[in-house]
Amino acid sequence: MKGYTYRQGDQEPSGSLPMWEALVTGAVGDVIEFWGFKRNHGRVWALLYVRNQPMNARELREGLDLSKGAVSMITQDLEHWEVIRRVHLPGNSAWHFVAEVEFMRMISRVLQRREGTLIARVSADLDEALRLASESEDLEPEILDRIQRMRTLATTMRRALRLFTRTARFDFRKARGVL
Amino acid sequence: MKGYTYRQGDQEPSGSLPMWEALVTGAVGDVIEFWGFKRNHGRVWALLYVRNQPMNARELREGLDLSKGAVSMITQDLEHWEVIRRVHLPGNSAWHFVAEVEFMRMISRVLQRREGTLIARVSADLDEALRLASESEDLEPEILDRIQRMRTLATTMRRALRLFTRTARFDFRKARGVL
DNA sequence: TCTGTGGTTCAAGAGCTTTTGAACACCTCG
DNA sequence: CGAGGTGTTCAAAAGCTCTTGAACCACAGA
Repeated sequence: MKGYTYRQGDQEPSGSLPMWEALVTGAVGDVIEFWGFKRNHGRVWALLYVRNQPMNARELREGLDLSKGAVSMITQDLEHWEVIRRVHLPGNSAWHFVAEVEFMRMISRVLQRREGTLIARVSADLDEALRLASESEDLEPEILDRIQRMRTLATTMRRALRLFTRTARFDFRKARGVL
Repeated sequence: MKGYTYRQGDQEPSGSLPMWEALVTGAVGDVIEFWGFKRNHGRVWALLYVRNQPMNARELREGLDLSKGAVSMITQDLEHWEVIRRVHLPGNSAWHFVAEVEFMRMISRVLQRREGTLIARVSADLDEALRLASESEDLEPEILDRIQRMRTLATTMRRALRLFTRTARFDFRKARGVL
């Protein structure tokens, strides 16, 4: 009935995908996992992106060897991050998903939120430490310097991380234009 | 995906440290955990750094509430990454540790090694996928484009990440000079 | 030599995160 | 209405990473 029901004999790719799709989804899964997301977030997005046509939950489940529940939760996450969209195909009651092309949005968006709350807390703690330490007696001034040095490290991180996400997004957009 | 647990205001200091040292070590632990290291790597380095004097394994263990084995393994890691040094105090048989001030070295060094092997593998997989896909028939050219686009994403990541570590290191050095 | 201290290793266990799958809630069509 | 298909939820299971602590080695001092 549907395409892609075949299997390459000896190689055992994930689910029922042809080898090259398995390689693509696996590669993107590895990258996205490196950035602190779930591997399957990357795999689902990558399959939708490389297929370049709407897929429903069953197709995702069979292609990537996921459970019903996993597909539901992962697509919800991706939709929430706005890297996939849910569409309705005419004459078909099931939801279908399509990939947004702005992939770096997912990384930079979530990275910046995480980074924001982390740095706020770290800065507050270090300020408090500085306050408490300066009240205690017999303290080398060098030690206060060191706490302050770590304090600036936090803001440096924020700045550098922002630079990184901006650069990455810019480069991805540029790549799209070139290809 | 990693969870970033919000600490309650409670702030029970770890081990036997004064509050301000507990705050400092905890803060650095959080930052370092964000970067994919163990929280205790950051805590141990931070305590050595903020004390600004050699400490032996027992002091680290008591201060940070760690086991004998944990201190041994963590100090080995930190030594290997060259962010702490092992010294011998005269008239004392036990090893003592001191913190190197080049903290960003730890982050950038390990980050670059991890990133390097990851990107090499991802690039190879995507190249292979491209090769296999171009052999199959009835394939939209758009799909080959998309694989190539992901391929450039990998090299973009490498470049951006390198930029990030360089910037962060530079800024930390600058901060040291200022303070 | 024996004893105590310091340090390392690693199997077992603890603690977290992710995945599973059964139960349930909607639909739509006959 | 009931049957069949789709989608969601969440407690339980699986899977991973980190930590523990007992066993072990090495060495110094008595």
